[in-house]
Amino acid sequence: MPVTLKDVALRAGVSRSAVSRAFTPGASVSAKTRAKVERAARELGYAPSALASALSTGRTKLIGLVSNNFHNPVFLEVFDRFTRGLQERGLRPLLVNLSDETDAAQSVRMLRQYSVDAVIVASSTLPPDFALAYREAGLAVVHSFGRCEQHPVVPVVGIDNAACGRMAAQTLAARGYRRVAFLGGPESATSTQDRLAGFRDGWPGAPPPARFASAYSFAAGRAEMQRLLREGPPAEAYFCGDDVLSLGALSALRDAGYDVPGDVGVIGLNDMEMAGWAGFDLTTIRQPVGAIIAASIDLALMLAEDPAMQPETRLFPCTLIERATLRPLPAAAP
Amino acid sequence: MPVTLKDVALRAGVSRSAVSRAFTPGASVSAKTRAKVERAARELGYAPSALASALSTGRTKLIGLVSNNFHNPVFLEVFDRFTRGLQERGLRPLLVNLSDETDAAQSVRMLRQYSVDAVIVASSTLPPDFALAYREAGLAVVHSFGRCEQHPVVPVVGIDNAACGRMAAQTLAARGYRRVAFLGGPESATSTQDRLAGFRDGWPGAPPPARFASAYSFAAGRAEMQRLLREGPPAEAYFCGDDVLSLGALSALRDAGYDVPGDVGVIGLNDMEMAGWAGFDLTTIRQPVGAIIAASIDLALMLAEDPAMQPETRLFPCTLIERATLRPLPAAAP
DNA sequence: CCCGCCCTTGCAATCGGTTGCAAAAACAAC
DNA sequence: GTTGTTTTTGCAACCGATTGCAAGGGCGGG
Repeated sequence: MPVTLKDVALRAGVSRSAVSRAFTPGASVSAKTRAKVERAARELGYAPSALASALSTGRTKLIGLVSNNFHNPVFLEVFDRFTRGLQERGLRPLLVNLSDETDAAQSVRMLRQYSVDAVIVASSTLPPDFALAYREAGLAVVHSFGRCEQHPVVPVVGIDNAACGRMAAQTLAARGYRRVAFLGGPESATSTQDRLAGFRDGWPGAPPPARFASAYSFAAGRAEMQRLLREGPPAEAYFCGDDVLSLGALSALRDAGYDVPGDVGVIGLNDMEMAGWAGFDLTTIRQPVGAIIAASIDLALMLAEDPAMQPETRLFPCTLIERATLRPLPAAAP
Repeated sequence: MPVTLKDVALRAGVSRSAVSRAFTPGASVSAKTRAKVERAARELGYAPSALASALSTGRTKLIGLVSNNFHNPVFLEVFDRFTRGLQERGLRPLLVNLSDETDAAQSVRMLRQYSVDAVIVASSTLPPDFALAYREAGLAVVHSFGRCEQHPVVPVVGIDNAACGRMAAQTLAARGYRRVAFLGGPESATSTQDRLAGFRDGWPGAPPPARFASAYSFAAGRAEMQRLLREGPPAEAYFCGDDVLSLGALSALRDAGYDVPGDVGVIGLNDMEMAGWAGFDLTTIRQPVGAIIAASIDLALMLAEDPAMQPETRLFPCTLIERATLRPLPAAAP
């Protein structure tokens, strides 16, 4: 039933090699042969088997896209961009959902079985060691949204989380907030740790207190804020480690009768689409998701090309997006 | 560098066939040989190449997951469940993003190139013809969230959209609403058409008016509701063709000073996670996403097994989820 | 101890392409 | 027309597995 190279060769009256070459850009084929082959292929509806070709060339054009974050809406945007970016380059994403198990071994085995050209780990909650496991298994791997270290063990693309923390601190300080606090994602996530460290570092006064939600999700943000409110009055303003967390916190605050930004200020991080929805109007720090993903794909391909490549870190600057959950800047003194 | 079957055979001191058989459940191997092979494989860190095996067996365990809906948050849940469901069965999702182009030909070619075992089209906006294109190309295809017809051209799994429309109509009528309207997604989407038809069918009075947002998205729902409000006062209640649309409409209504459910009622469809978030509390009709996805996978596998299978439709019942965007039922008359 | 049967095993062909190599063809220059 | 050079082309081996077939080995029964 399926049409193979042999069928095309037979019909075009040429050898199998000729057909193969006609489909290989840059191979040595005369215009005449190519025309014959293309015609035969069209008539037969031939599509070369990527599997068979991968077997000899060693390249599958398959990219493993690994994530554990299927509850943060920002990841829908992330998947959208990854899949489109890969498709534009003629690559195919093989999606791996790590939600059930954080054990790398299983996914390593399966990605090796399919001999993916490269793996992209898209997660801000997985430790650097995780991506390392892929590397040690001989896979070309890039960690997107990971922790950016001086001497990374695998290439990392993302933002300078500490710098974002400082930006949040300065933003709050400039608006005259005094008693501020941090509400982060899981304490074990490197992104949480770095954002907090930067926040404390950039804050002019005593280190602000910190609380941690159990996950990067609405429910977790809401629950943690509720717990916090039960223990006492809220701070004047919160830096939340993530937008969806901010929204959860926001809902808890408003339910408890606090006006935002009248009584309490909130600043998030990500600028996911939803943050701009009317009704939320979340002031936040934008993470340039598109640029991060484009760079991740580029790095992954470079690494696939040259496995000995020195791991490098690519950082992208974040920008403040002012909306309506912080009080405005005081008018400049005359 | 990569370990192959030959290496294992050499090390275990057996033939390549023996190794292959040791990894094939049900093949004829003695316990002794199997032990030798397993030991050698373990020591070498051998993982059989799925590609090579696919070449001879004709099965790749790759499933094409095709969607064009990367802006409706409910699809993050959908992807989560699909990937997990497939992984549990030892299958791998090859994700295809159709956002750029609605032309099936391109994606058909690429899915054939990778000889996926089956394709699942997950979309409520693509026409039945779309999945048909896959089928005609000889691919085993199932349409998830598609239109459920009496004699489907490809297997379809989803809900009875017309029944949902009727349920919405009855729900609104029971609460004493009189002037109601429909706010749907793209008019061309079959889901929109069927929901509207059912809504009108189930409505006791004159057919309610209908409006259509340009997409299943927050922005589109909000824009359409704003346009509607500019033209005159709102209806007493709206049946929105989708939750995210409802949220957009809700935000437009509240911005315009209307209280929900005080002034206007809203009922959605899907019951995505976000619908339950505090602050939204959307009354909606729940679509059993988990069951639909499980059935889709089952059907896809059956079809892959037996390509001649008669296409069938699997419908799942929806249930009303009462939250806070409709006025309560009137107390029963004594 | 011999025979027959069944379970194991290895050989070799196959899946659908790719590619190095050498022969053949095309072309240019003389 | 001959010679030399550059393309084009086909042959055949190979990528890493699977599998039908026939030979080999183990085992029970006589």
